[in-house]
Amino acid sequence: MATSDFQQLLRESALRVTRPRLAVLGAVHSHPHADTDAIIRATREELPDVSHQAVYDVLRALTDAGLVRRIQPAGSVARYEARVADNHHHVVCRSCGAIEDVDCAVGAAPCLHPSGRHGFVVDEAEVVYWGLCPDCSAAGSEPATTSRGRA
Amino acid sequence: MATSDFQQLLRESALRVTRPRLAVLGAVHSHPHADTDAIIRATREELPDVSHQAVYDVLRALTDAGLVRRIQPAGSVARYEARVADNHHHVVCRSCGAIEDVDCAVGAAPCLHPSGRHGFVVDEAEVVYWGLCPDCSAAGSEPATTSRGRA
DNA sequence: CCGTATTCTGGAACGAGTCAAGAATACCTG
DNA sequence: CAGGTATTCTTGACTCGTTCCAGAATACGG
Repeated sequence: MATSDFQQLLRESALRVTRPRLAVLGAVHSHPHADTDAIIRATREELPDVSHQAVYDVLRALTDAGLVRRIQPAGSVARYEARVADNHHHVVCRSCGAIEDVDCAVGAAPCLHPSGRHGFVVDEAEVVYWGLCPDCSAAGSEPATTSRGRA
Repeated sequence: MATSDFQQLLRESALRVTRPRLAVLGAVHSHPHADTDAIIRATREELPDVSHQAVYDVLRALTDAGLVRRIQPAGSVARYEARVADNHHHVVCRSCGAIEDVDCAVGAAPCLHPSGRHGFVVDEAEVVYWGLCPDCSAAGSEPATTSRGRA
């Protein structure tokens, strides 16, 4: 995706087009499921002097605008992805924290009938599959080198 | 549930029976979905001098033993509940953070066929429904008094 | 090109949770 | 029932992701 596309995305969401925003948007698009720190580093490859605060602000703005999605499996720091509004879910590795996309198992719309439960007005069903990624699974119960644990 | 029941639960899990553990177990049973701070306070009603560290340690031990379940919706601190091994899920209020139990929508076992995805060995499917609780829903978009937001 | 509202910089602050060392305690054994 | 030992609890410092703040820089409508 080109810079001009990102510019358009921003404008369509009534967001000002700034260099930090373009850089962060690019970073999120090229690093799916990256955590904030990784995004800061990726952003700085393009724009060496962005402050971490700017990245936090931008991620919040982009999330609020729906241009990126924030995901945060239990025990993990915040992560961001660019796939939005297509109702997919995630598998998370208990051992190394790796995340992969999983398309909705049951159908298009929210996978489970989410309405009228206990009087709650439900607008989204989020599914997280927990398990072991191929690497950690192959490594048996040996601690993975990338180990992060779950809690 | 009585103290003697908790004692037995601990012994069955090969955990030593200590006053802090009994107190924390009691607190979790009587305060479903409470966060750590609330559990510390509840525990101190029975055992005024427990350290927060002891509560953290105990909660970890109980979680590892499967006597309590740790839940942590995105943007929330860790919460604990005593209902375990019955495959239920949760509705979370985006406005005030309230959590309610929801029994599995599709059947007994993990709601969605969680196996062989991308080579991951999946052992659990966790579902979180996001929306507004009756109170916040009724209050329209006015900020709830208990407001916690989501991020 | 100017003015103004928004965004970014730099640095301090916050809070949930963890680490570490020593004191207390549960519980196995004889 | 006492002794020994491994586990657990206390105390207090500390980490790390994230947020708050005030002032400087900037985008962009007019």
